[in-house]
Amino acid sequence: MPELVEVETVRRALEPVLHGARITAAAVMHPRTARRNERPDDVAERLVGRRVTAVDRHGKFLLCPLDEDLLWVIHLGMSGRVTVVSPESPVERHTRFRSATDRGDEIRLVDPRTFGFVAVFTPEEAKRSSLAKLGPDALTALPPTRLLARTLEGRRAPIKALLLDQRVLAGLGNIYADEVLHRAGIDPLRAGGDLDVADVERLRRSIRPVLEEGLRHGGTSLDDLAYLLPDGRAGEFLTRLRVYGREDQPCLRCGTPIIRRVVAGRSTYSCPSCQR
DNA sequence: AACGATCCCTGTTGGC
DNA sequence: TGCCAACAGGGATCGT
Repeated sequence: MPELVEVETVRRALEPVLHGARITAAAVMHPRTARRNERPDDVAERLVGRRVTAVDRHGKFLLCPLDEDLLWVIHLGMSGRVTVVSPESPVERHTRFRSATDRGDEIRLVDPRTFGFVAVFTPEEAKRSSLAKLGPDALTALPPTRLLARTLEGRRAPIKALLLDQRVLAGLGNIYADEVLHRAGIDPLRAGGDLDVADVERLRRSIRPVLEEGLRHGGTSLDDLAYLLPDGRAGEFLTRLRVYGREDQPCLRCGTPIIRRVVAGRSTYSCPSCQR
């Protein structure tokens, strides 16, 4: 599934393709994909003729600043995939968006479940959008322990739910939240406000290594339907997961069977012995 | 304000 | 074998 690691992998692949390129054509192929723009027609109209000045990321959002002070936003949702192909390349099933550059590349969003979207915002629109509510990026702007502890203070929601809340920290999704909590030795169901400073410190120190290990392996491809690298390869992190999807299998640290529970409406995997 | 539940989507899976 | 309900989940929205 596309979480921070997968989006960052896509960003790194897109940067040399898009940075400095001019968009020569754009088309939204499915109305739902443009739903985040107040005027859906703006997406294609605003893109054509613009130059991409940077390829950035905040949490799970891919952010491409354009000239004319516009911001091109791509979110992969849960089944979105960005492909870089030649314009003659056959259009894959579930292609929701296409754009061409003056360098002869075509950038497409293939997204069967249409949870992803493409938007082009003015600065004012960006400020009104959910982008403005995102917390600090979990990889590039991880807050110091005391600040993170302050954020969690008094919160009664399970720490797993808080890690999934993009306003608390931007980028973690269901897979990496479970992996981080296992590495930190924290029970996903504990209330955020119950964590003491030592817990928060372990939590904070677990985030970067888990994300960086994911990045080294090209992210997590659960199956060939969902996330793939832009060149079509599958990410290899699936085989390195310690808890996610491993119900009843032995904990790789202590051998206790991994359990599955539902937290915040999401499958949550943990070791009942290592995580307290 | 915080929190849990529900909904949006469609390909895949598992039970009968 | 075939059918269909259940499941997966990021984020918006709604009710409490």
